[in-house]
Amino acid sequence: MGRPRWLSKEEKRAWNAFITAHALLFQRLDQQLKRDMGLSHLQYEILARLSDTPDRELRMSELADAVQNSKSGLTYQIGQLEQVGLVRRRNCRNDVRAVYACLTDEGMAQLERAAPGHVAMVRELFIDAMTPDQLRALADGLGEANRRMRESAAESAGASGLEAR
Amino acid sequence: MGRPRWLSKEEKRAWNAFITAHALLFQRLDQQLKRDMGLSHLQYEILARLSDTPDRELRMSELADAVQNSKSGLTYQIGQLEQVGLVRRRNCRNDVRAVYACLTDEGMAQLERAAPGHVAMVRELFIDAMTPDQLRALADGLGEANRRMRESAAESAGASGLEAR
DNA sequence: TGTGGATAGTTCAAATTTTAATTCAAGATG
DNA sequence: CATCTTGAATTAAAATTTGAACTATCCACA
Repeated sequence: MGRPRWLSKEEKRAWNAFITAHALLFQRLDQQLKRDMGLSHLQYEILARLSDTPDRELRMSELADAVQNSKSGLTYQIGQLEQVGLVRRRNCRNDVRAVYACLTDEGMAQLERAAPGHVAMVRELFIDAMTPDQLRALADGLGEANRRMRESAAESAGASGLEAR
Repeated sequence: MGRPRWLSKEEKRAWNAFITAHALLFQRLDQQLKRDMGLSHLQYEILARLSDTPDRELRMSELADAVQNSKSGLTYQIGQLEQVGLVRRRNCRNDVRAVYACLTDEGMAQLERAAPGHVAMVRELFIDAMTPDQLRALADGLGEANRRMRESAAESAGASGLEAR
């Protein structure tokens, strides 16, 4: 491992833009979802993931994985969503340990009310600010970064037997 | 306002890559900083911003702004950093209300120890996964998005007299 | 079989973040 | 000057997130 190279001007510009964009974007998106729908972005994501599924349900672990959240964090959020009737828990018949989180009709309805405004805002703030070329380059570049991170995570998990998150 | 347009496949791909990249990246970066240096990424950012300044100090508000954090959140974090001696508070002579957060020598030293590993990881996970073209496109595109968001935030603040955050 | 090691999910306490007041002082208004 | 509004920072309370136990299966295989 050689002497660490600092970031060049251009590299720093990209990294900064990335961090700032995320902060600014989620400041707005979170706030809008909360104000209009009483949902945090995480809750929205949970509902959205569930709705994308054939039976509108997922196991806790899968869901935690899908929304990139810790298991205990998900337990908490599902608890919240259950209290307000947007999600319901169901036990699995084959595996007593497993629990499914299921989107209720009410939850689906709420998601459908929330989605248009949310999507409009994503479009306005993110999509429309970039050219199609830039959008593609971003998807390709970050996609590759994601692939690498997933791969190296899988490796080290396999090597050490550790299971973080 | 017309019927809301859903995201196209390509748009969704970009948006997804963006969200996922941030989550994956910060999972790693946070963990590495915490493990190796006992710092959260926010704390690292605070130290870094302070170090970038001529006198290694900034007013609480400016700093909060710079690291995109709420004022009360910053109060908390500066409290933590102060306890471990990386930062020190100082009152302003002109304005009794104002407080400066100052990087201590110890803080600077800690930052200098932390930076190489952090930068190396940013490079490995983010920079090196993309081509220079992709990096430039990302910086340009997200830069434009940021410009717009800042502008529209400034507008609505001016118009309504509101001061969020 | 029955044991040891993964898995699934929850629980609890501690750390952090958020949100809504609160405290003081500066600046403007009249 | 008296008052009113704004600005800077903190405090207090509530909500959320983290991380380490803990409980209870499931599974492979000796």
